Parts: sequence; structure tokens; C-alpha cells
Amino acid sequence: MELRHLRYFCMVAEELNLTRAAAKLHMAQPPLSRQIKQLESEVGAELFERSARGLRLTPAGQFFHEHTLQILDKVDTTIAATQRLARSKRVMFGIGFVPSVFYGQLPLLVRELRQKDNVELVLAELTTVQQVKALKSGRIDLGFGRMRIDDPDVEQENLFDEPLMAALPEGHPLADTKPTLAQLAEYPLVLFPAQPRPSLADMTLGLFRRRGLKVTVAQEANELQTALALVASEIGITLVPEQVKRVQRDGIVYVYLADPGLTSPVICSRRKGEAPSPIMQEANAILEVLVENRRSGRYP
Amino acid sequence: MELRHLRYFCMVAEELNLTRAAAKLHMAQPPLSRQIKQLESEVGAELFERSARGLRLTPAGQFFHEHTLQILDKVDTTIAATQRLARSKRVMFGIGFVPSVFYGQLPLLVRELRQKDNVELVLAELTTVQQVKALKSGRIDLGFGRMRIDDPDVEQENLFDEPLMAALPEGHPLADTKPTLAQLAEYPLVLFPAQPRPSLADMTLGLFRRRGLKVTVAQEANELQTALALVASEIGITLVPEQVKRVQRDGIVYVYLADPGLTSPVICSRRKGEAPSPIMQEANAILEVLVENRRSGRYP
DNA sequence: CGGAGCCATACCCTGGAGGTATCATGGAGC
DNA sequence: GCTCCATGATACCTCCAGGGTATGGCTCCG
Repeated sequence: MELRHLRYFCMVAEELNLTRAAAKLHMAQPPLSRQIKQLESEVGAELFERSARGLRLTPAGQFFHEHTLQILDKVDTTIAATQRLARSKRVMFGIGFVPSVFYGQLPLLVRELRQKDNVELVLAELTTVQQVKALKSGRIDLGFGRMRIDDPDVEQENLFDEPLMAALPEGHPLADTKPTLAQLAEYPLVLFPAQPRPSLADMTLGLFRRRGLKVTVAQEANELQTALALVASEIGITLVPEQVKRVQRDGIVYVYLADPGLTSPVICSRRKGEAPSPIMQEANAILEVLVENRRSGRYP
Repeated sequence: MELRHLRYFCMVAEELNLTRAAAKLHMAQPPLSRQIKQLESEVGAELFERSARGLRLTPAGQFFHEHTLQILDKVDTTIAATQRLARSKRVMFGIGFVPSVFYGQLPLLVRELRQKDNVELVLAELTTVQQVKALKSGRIDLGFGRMRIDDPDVEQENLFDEPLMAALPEGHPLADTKPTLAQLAEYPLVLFPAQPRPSLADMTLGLFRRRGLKVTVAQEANELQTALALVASEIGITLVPEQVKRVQRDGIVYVYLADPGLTSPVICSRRKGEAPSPIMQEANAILEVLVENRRSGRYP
């Protein structure tokens, strides 16, 4: 499949008439007809319903159209942005992160770096394992995760340890308390993220298991927002890093845990033994402030 | 430009060696060399620095690589999802929205609809004007905006009126008050969204102007998050619809206004005179509950 | 029932993608 | 400083696939 197919498809999906679409594309109708057929066979789905009086999009076709527009748009903006970057002599700086570190101060780092006019920031949501690979390949320059991974080419730094909190539905019996894990184990659990493993989910399970507590998993969720929605719907409770409490939601309360030492680290990864670029130095300076603010409990 | 170019580019960017990349792509080196050159000329930027000992990505090349990966990934997932959709006989349902309506109950609608296993939801961030076009073309089935637009093929319904609130930096003199517009006019304003106009920004300006108040615009911002960051940095204050107060941020407080009748509507658009599909009926039912919850002050 | 509109099929033609052979270049090794 | 080798660039050829033309077949409409 080529972009050509997508361009043709978009035009046909808009016109719903091969002859007219072909005219707009400055080509004859038969080859367009053929390309569309070819696209359908490559995608492996009927995209149009043919009738003697024009075409109609199938549901799959509608879906494909929507995403095709997004793809073509992304292609255009990528080209434009690349040109701009080439002309401006700016430099790229890539940051990888796992979703759960992106609720706290990390956005501040991003915002500060974005304001530098000599750097083009690229963000990528990556698991900690993917971050190591992305660091080595130069796709990213800095990674934020929650797991320690041994790799000779990557150095890791523990920025800080975050307490875990329990997210409870409003009005829950433990809502105004500082419960122990044992108390929480009485209630069904919403596990997240379900994919990819290993993750916070396994850590959560491990915490309970190590204490000999048996838990019921009521439901798994992939995204924080889903997990919180499930909690708000009283399907279960869940454990989250402290940063998440920034996500205020009606129907949810966060409580600290009575058990000491229940923390999840935020770990920063870099390529080992590389002289820090000017941007990296800036990032380090900002990070230092953020970590210091966190330690002192002061926020910007 | 074709996807072929992007596929080749990705391989070369990973190998940083034309000969090896060509081997992996099961082709000879010279045509690959040519295709890469062609890509560079079409993009209008040098993507590689050539040396006698392999290639190196330029900053623009790094940026392009990152986004190319995303594009190719999106192509693959789109094809896979389209196939699934075609096999499952599910139906597509598109929702367009302006960002500022997406902080309140709307996510609840999305979540509920997503759980139906006969519907594939597609979300698109669109301005109210774009929504009208997208409705007509069938790209979306339901639109949520903040402006009334007259169009014979589209019917609009005012779901509810939302009070406007002022977002102030923590510790601001008016922070614990219920200020009037006149009081707020004393302080510089952060205007948002700056693009596209007309928007909430013009409404804000209009509110002040109609009362004969002169305001200073300290800064414009395109995104809510930026606007709030500027407010937190004490660059100015801004007016936001009530839903936004869900976005809790350190350094920001929201206060209601003393002036009565300062509201921003949430308007729902549909194609006129179309028999509601089963999914549309479900959506309507959910919407009714949401609106009712809002009126009664009860939240799910 | 005939014509108009539209998509599909059959067949031809040509541009460009890919192949082969070879050149140009610069760093490594002696 | 010379040679060798790895690597990318260039030149030229081949052939296939994308696009064109002609035409058939199906529906809907008057």
C-alpha cells in the first residue's frame, strides 16, 4: 500500500463518485477504479458498497476514511515541521516517558524546554524497556520510567520515590482514613495498567502477596482514566502513585496508606558516558529544580 | 512522496548504512540511494549527513524519523482496526468536539459508548465550523461546540449553559472573593484560544467591552494547559468555562464571578431530519442523563 | 423502452522503480 | 604517504505497474 492509495481513497470517499473523483485527481476513471479495488484487497475489507448509482462507504470504509485523513494530515505536518527544523538549525531533543510519570512535575520540564527556541521537543510514550532501546538508537535522549533496567549503555538515576496512594470511590468506608494494605485487601481491586506487563499492576499484586494478603481483581484497565472511572463507578479500588492525585475527578478520593515504605520510584535514564549537550544541561538544571521542589514540598 | 519512501527511510535511519539497509529491504543499494535522495528533495531538507564511512542523521532527520515511525505505525493499526471492524460488522460513530467541552461530563458519554460492543467510536477535535462540514460529509455524527451556527442541514440543541469562572494564580488578591468583571479588568489578561478565531477569546473580550471595561492582554495562548501555566506564572488571569475547573493545577485557583448571566453554552449538533440510528438513540439517552445530572448538581 | 450515468473489464503504452556495473571518496593500516 | 577497502554516487538498462482509451453492462429515470 502506498500514500497514493490513501489520497485516491480520500477523494473517492468525499465524492462518492469515481468519475468525478477521477476528474478532480486529473486522471481517468478506470485506473482509479482499479487502485481502489487494490486498496480494498490490501486492507482486506470492503470499503465501498457499489451500486449502479455511485458508491457508499461501508462502516469499515467510514472508519478507514477518518484515519486516512489523519494519516495524510500527519504526513503533511511532518514534512512542514521537518523543513522548518532544517531551516532553523534547531536541534531535536527526545523524551520518552511512561504515562504514570506524566501527571506531576514532568510537564513543567516539557514546558520549560519548549520555550527554548533552539530546540524541537519530541515526546514518545514508551515503556521503560522500550526507552532503553530508544535511547541507544538515538530516538530519545532522556527517559522517565518506574523500573530499573540493567544495560551497559544506559545509566539510570533515581529522581525520587513517590508514595503510593489508594484511589477510592467517594463515600467509601475507608475514604477518610489512612488504611493499611490489609484493610484495602478486603475490597475488590481495579488493576492497571493491564498492558504491557510487567508494570505497576504487578507491583501492586506483589505488595499484597508479599504480605500474605489475598486480593480479588474485579476488573483490569489499560488507562488511568478508565481505571479511575471504574473506581468512581464503585467497581473496585486501585493503587496509584502520588502524582496521580493531580487528576481530580468527581467521585474519587485519594488516601495515603498506613504501611510505611510503599513507594514507586521515578527513574531517569540517559545514554551512558555521553558529554551532555547544551539542551541536556538545560534539562538537567530544570530537573534539579523540580526534584528539589518536590523534596522541599514547594511547587512552582 | 509515497509510503515506500518512509519505509526505506526508517530502515536507513536505523542502520545508518545504505548497503546494509538495502540488504535488509531485499533490494540493491543504488536504487535505495536514489529513493532517499528523492525523499530528501521532496521533503525539502537534508535528512542525512553523508560521509565515506556511513551516514548520520541530521537534527531534521531525527525529527523526521520519529514522526515517520508514528505514521507507519498509524497506517498499520488503521489497517488492522479496519479489518476488525469489517469482520465484526460493527458500526462507526463519529463525535466532533471543541477542546473546552472535553473536561466535564463528555468523557462519560465517550466511555459509555465505547463499552457498547457494536460501535467503533472515532473522536475528532474540530472547531464548531468544521463540525458542521464534518456532519454533512458523514465524517462525524454528533458535534459538541460553543457556538451557534446557522445551517439548513444541521440542527443544534443547547445542552446547558455553563457559568464562566476566573482562573487566578494562587495568592492573588481576588483569590478568595467572588469578583466582578470590573474588578478583574484591573489585571492583565491571558487570552485563549488565540487560534482559531472566533472563539472563547472573542467572547471574553466582548464581555468586557460591552460593559465599557478596558482590558490589557498580557499574552495569548493556544491551549488551555498553556494558558493555565501562564496564569500560574502570574503573567495574567483568564476566564474559563466551569468544566475547566476539573483541571486542578498547583498554583491555580478558580473563582465564580459576581456578575450574573456570564455563561458559555454547550451546543450539540446533529444532521437535521435524520432518523436516529440505534447508536444515536443510545447516545441521546446517555446525554439526557448527563444533562439532567448537571442540572440537578448530581454527578455520577 | 431508450438514454443517461456510472462502474467494471480488456487491452495498450510509458515512466519510473529496481537491477548491474562502475566510479569517487575518504578513513584505516602499514 | 601510499594502498586498500568500505561505502555512497552515477550511468545505463530492463521491465512491470500505473495510467490511458475503448467498451461493456447495469440501474434508474423520463
